[in-house]
Amino acid sequence: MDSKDIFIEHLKKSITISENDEKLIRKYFNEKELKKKEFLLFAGKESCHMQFIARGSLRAYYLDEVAKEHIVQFGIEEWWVNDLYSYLTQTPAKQYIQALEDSIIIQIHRDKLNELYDLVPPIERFFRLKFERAYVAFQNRTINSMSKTAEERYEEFRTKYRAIEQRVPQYMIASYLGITPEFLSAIRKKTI
Amino acid sequence: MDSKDIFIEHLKKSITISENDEKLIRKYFNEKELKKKEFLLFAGKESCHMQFIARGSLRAYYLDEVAKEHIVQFGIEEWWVNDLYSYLTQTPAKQYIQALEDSIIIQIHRDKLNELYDLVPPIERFFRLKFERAYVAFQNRTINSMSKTAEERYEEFRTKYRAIEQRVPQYMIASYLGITPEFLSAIRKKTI
DNA sequence: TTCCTTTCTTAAGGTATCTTAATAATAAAA
DNA sequence: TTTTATTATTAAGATACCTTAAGAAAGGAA
Repeated sequence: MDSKDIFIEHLKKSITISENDEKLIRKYFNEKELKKKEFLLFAGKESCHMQFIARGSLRAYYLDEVAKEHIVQFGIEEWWVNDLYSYLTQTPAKQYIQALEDSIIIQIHRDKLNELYDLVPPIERFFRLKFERAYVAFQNRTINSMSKTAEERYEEFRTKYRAIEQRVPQYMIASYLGITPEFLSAIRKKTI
Repeated sequence: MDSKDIFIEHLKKSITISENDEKLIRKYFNEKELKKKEFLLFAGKESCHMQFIARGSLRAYYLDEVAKEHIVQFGIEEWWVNDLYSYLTQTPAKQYIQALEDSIIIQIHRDKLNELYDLVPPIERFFRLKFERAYVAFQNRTINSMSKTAEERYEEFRTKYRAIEQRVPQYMIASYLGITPEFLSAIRKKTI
């Protein structure tokens, strides 16, 4: 299955698309390849695209005042990654988005997407649903992590994101969990 | 201005609505009054409505394993409040939503809203935009609070939600900030 | 293989925040 | 006003997690 097929299948899990609409959608979205370690977005540049991961994996992170990395999101196949704040407000991004492996992205420019919302209403529905669910998922994750200890969060991460855990170095997982690599190391020693 | 007018004005900040659509919208959304301390939603019951606060203020909270309250969200005029997870997945709510003052809510049942999405596309657009923004705002809040100390978060809360700060007891603010009332008290002693 | 870079671990001392328990202050009810 | 319920403060000891610094292990390059 080629990358755009993967994308269309992904859409069809949430919405119904006519043949004509499908053609339009295929025309409006573009494919982009990334080599491992290559950047999809740099902090300081404006994010102008919505981006879907058809193959591979990426991470989104920002640098704090002392230039330490904080990973905001990992993304694998069928996830969307973006610095949404930058995309929505048309301001410079605060996040870097980088490929962890060779990856293929399906993307669309904001202007094109806005056109498409008018041309193909199911696409607007798709994003309405996507953001509803993303909001809820993120809220659940946050509530969860606030009342849980780092050790519990790590265990949860391991079961929920096994696919990611095995593909990225440990210090990135620590960053994602909001703890230091030293402390994660201590946790692992205790539990394994 | 009556409560539905407030609601329509709120919608018009994000979308354009024809006169006909406005009539339909007014018909589909209902008004509901709440006395102080009255509940809009109970944990255990399914959340079936989208809810907009036209007047007053509310809080959403859940109880943890040891029955301690955790405030997830405060809401004042022109905010939406809900246990979205319950609403979207049609499962029992985990959150209670309670009026902090006498309040007026504009609400719509999920089934009616789904009808309306088809009848009035601008409404679907409104919610697409609303969730985009809510997601980004929530993500910003989370990232922010992860890298900040409780004292900094409290200062931020005070400037950002002055209206709320003056209307709710201090232990609720502590709960919202994810700290104990004792610790908030210590922070206040230091800074005031 | 050897060397260099990246990643992981260990350990000691420090800080933010929590828990518990008691008391004080304020608001609501009688 | 007096009583009761709610909310806020204080203080002591505990815990989760951090910082720093050094060394060990693993992976890639030469």
